[in-house]
Amino acid sequence: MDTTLRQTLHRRGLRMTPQRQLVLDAVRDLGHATPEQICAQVQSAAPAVNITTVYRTLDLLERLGMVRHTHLGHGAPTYSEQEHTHVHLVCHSCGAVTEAQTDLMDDLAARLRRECDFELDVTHVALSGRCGRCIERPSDEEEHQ
Amino acid sequence: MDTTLRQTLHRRGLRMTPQRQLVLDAVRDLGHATPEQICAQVQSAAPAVNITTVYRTLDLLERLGMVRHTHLGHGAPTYSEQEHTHVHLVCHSCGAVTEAQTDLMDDLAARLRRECDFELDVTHVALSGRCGRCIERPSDEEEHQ
DNA sequence: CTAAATGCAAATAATTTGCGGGGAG
DNA sequence: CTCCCCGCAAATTATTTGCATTTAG
Repeated sequence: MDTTLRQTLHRRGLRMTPQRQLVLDAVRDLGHATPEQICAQVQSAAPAVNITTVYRTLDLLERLGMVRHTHLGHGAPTYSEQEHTHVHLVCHSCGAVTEAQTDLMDDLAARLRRECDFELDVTHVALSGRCGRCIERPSDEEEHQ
Repeated sequence: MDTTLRQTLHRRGLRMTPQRQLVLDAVRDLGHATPEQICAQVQSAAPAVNITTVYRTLDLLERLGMVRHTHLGHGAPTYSEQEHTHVHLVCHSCGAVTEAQTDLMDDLAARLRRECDFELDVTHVALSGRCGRCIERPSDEEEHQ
């Protein structure tokens, strides 16, 4: 199935295993998910796979450049395919994750490069705020003054 | 010293304590720091203060709107004064944290509001990338092929 | 006095590490 | 036969919770 994975591994003297394939599949299927969610998905196919292996494999796949993790704000990082390149918008009111085109950030990236001498990596950290639905809703959120 | 804190607490029927003052002072002194760093700072003045209290106090101060936490990327969140309002740029090569004016983000915020119906909160999550120094440096970073 | 705040210890949660066995090449 | 990889259990690290004691107001 995934010739790329097999080859990439082989090129580095590493082995192809069902676990590695399963973890990569799970990352792809789930879009972006935490190690635990990925583990659950993998275990639905192969219950014996240990979460330790999931952590190790995610780490490996990341070093191979096949997946990448993003910090959505709280708790655990989420993993997604490397190709999966867009900006994450996380609503810290309801937790919804939206995705936006990376070119939204082009101007900002250019300014950061020019004015702050900083090469922006658009995909690694999410933008935080409130989504449309939560703005509408009167939502007596945190600050009840 | 900090009349504001005392008053804010009093308005909600909460009490002023030395621990609370110490934690707030530490947050201010340290700029942005993890709960553990804050705890260390507090304990340098009052060794008996427990880290549990630091967590609880940070949580409280945040609900009071006096401090705010930011996810710099990995591990623990960092706390800083509410006023301390700027964008964090984190280099994921060397870990350096730079601060930039929030108005850098104004255009992006406007576009997000218009095009994605998303109200950006500029200060909650950091932008990730590489700082000038690390771009210069040939730096045989992660992928040593 | 009384409710709120603290310290301490124990419970959780998330992630990492050490180790012995099993299997691919 | 050798080294990679896996599962398992235990170690770490970060954070939260329960409870008895203390204390600000």
